[in-house]
Amino acid sequence: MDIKSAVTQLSSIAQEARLEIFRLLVQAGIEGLPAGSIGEQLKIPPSTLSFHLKELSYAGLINSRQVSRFIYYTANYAAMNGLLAYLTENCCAGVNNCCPDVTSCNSEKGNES
Amino acid sequence: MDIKSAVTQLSSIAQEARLEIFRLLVQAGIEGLPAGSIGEQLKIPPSTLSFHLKELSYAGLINSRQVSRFIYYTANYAAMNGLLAYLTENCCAGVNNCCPDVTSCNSEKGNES
DNA sequence: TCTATATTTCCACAATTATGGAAATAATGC
DNA sequence: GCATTATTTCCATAATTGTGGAAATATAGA
Repeated sequence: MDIKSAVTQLSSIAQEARLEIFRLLVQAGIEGLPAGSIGEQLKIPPSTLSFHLKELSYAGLINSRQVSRFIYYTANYAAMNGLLAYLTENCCAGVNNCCPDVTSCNSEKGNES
Repeated sequence: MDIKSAVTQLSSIAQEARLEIFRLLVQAGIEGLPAGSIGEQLKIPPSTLSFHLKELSYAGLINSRQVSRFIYYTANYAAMNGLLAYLTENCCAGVNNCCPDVTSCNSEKGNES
């Protein structure tokens, strides 16, 4: 990953509404949530929501698929992993107390396809 | 960490000049670098640099100390660790392939005071 | 005190980002 | 085709962020 991609991805979650959307999608798992459901839960009007979803999609942190009239959005775990890896490698390089605690990971709950 | 702090910290590194500054300071280690040296290496004019350093300081990702006429800036490793931990816990929770590879950490090079 | 150097503050301006109503587009069932 | 529902696009406007010259501030040494 280059620095411009990192900045694009960071920018996409450096906004409260979008970080909330992303968190919600992570919690929702691989099935994801339709746009309307996200907007309803987070109280975000349709056009504003669409704007934020586009930002996250452009950055590659979420994906979407159409199911009937609904468009389901899902967190792109691999992209988030890549961003965290970039920050860990490039911004913590060799500094042993500048790395995240990953004990909450690798549980039995992993559910990416 | 709450979501607002996370957004503030993410915003502070979601900008190319600032991410470069932060990376440079991480590489510089605990001694850090004086503002002038950062500006010289990254070709950033003084007032612009000062603006960006203030943003990073406000977010808590860097610290500063005065040494004679120089102000040395240092990366706040603990803060970066906290941010990565937040993202790992809140945005990857329980998803085992959504976690960073930390094998580059915990080397013998750890040098925080 | 005068001068040199380091950094910040002030300020104006430019650029980008965020918001949400209204209209448009798209998909489904009758 | 028409009505219904889901989502996006368009648009105007507001708010925030980024830039850098010039002046101000701060520190140090002669």
